[in-house]
Amino acid sequence: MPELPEVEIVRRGLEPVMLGQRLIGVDQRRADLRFPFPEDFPARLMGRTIASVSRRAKYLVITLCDGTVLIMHLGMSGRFTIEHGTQTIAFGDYVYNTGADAKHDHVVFTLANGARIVYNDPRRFGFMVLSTVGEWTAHPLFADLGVEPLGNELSATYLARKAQGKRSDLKSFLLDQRVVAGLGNIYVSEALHQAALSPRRVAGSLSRADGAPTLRAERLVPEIRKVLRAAIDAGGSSLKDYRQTDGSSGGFQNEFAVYGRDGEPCQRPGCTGTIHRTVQAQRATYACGNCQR
DNA sequence: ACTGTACCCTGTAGGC
DNA sequence: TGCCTACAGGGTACAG
Repeated sequence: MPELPEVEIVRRGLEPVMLGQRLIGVDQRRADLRFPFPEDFPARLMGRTIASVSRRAKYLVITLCDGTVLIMHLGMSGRFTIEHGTQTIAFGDYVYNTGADAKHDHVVFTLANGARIVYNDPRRFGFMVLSTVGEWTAHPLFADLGVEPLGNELSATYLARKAQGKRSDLKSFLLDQRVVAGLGNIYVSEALHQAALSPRRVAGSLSRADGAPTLRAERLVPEIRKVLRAAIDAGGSSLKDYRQTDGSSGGFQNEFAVYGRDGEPCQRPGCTGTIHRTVQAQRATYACGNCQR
């Protein structure tokens, strides 16, 4: 599920509950997810107080007051559920069971305020890693990451420089986390449609021979930002049998212009084309063959 | 160095 | 009802 907007929504859900709280319980229920858990994972977290809950790309980055950094990735199907008193709020993936699903509850964090934060992940493509305040940005997971798409570093000039000489297609280029960190399969399709660029266009066409950005690159950057901001404002996207639990999250899927709309007419004003689903690099791509060039 | 493919895992939807 | 296949928002490991 989670691309940058969804992870950001999860972060915003966890932060007010976790910030300043001491971890009084870490229940790790299996040896591995996508990767093995770190050695002595619970013991290295227990008793510490949470100093910050932040995000980098699709990673949640939780800093503890002793300098430990807990890095979490939700993979395809990870979600967090906060159980606090009688209230239960879920953040993240709702593709699968929306009810009790203890079978895939892999980690339970208990806070001093009594809240229980349950990590559930049926496909187990998520993972958790430990690092330190001084070292985590140099961790192999982060060392080669590209720029944050909502930060100042993303520019047409940056994209053009990264794209120069690249012969792969534009969609694969944008999915590459070393280029723009946090984009995923949905929002790449959406941004390319908004920018009227074909996902099959060669990535190098964002760059002129001298490495300067083309007009396509100039057009693409603001559309990437816009679609991500709009998704965050809408509380992220949720597919399939999503049900709202806190009344405020997860409606952007209703605003997709192309994703999941195979066979539907293009919504671009004046365009008479049809959205088609194709496959690139084993992933579904949705685009209008008429207005995206 | 690049580019493309196979693969990790479970659950769900749809065809028969 | 069951069986089978294809597909799902993630990233990595390898082969060429």
